[in-house]
Amino acid sequence: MLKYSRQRESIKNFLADRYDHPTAETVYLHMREQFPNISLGTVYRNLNLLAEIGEIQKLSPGMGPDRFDGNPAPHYHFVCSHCGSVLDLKVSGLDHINILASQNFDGDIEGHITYFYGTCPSCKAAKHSS
Amino acid sequence: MLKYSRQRESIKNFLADRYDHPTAETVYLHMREQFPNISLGTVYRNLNLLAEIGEIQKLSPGMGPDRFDGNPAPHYHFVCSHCGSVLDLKVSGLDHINILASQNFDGDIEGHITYFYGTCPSCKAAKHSS
DNA sequence: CATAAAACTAGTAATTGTTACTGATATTAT
DNA sequence: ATAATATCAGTAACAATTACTAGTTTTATG
Repeated sequence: MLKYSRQRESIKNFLADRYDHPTAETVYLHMREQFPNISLGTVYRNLNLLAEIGEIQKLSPGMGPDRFDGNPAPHYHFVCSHCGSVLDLKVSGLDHINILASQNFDGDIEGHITYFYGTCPSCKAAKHSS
Repeated sequence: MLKYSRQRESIKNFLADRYDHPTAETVYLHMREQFPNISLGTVYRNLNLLAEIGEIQKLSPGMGPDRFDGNPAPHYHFVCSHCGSVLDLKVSGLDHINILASQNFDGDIEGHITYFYGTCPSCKAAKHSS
């Protein structure tokens, strides 16, 4: 059974206010302002738990550590190859690709995860001015 | 400058014959049959090097360790949520999603990585017979 | 309200996956 | 041949994450 905990509540609220998809370490550092004695293990445990029950999302962009998204609704992510930042992307009309992938495949496809890569707006600007 | 090495050659050949996207650990274990003294570090170094020069592909499916694909040509992958196995997928007509994602985005999108998730044929069969 | 069961915590140790360092060996240009 | 250097095996270090333990909160129930 799932019991209430301030730490978990606070982690969830923290993520709900952020749109930069912080790492567990970043969450930990910020949680310590409110809970000076909070443990990194507690942060990891609750992040994974919240992800399992679908209240947040866990991202594995392939480069660097996992990141967490306070928005549980399905959407896409962009990963900057230069600075590593992760941004939300509004892409619609991609649901059909599951069906597309199901052709010629004998198993069941239940979903997909897509990361887009490239240069983020900020790195693009920095590039031009150099 | 890139010099020849039997170890690297052998790792590349090993991957070319496999279609199960083995982990570095698996590659290491098999390499030891041919090179009993090969080091895990050597395996990692060459896998990363081969991936950098585009002769193999490195996969980060999000669950478990990284995997490696001897086929450098772009294609898609399926990850079984039950057994964790990674399979090649033949999906065509997905190039346009980069353009789709570029709408409403100020940066440059240069590519994407998509992993499809679900139940693999083997797990699907096992499920029905239980 | 009291209390007991169970989920939760902080703190720490252990594990896993990967990379870096070392001195020795293999490969290649001359 | 030989000199330069990429690679090697072996091992240590590292980063990210998970597991363990004893004690603390939370909540269901009397």
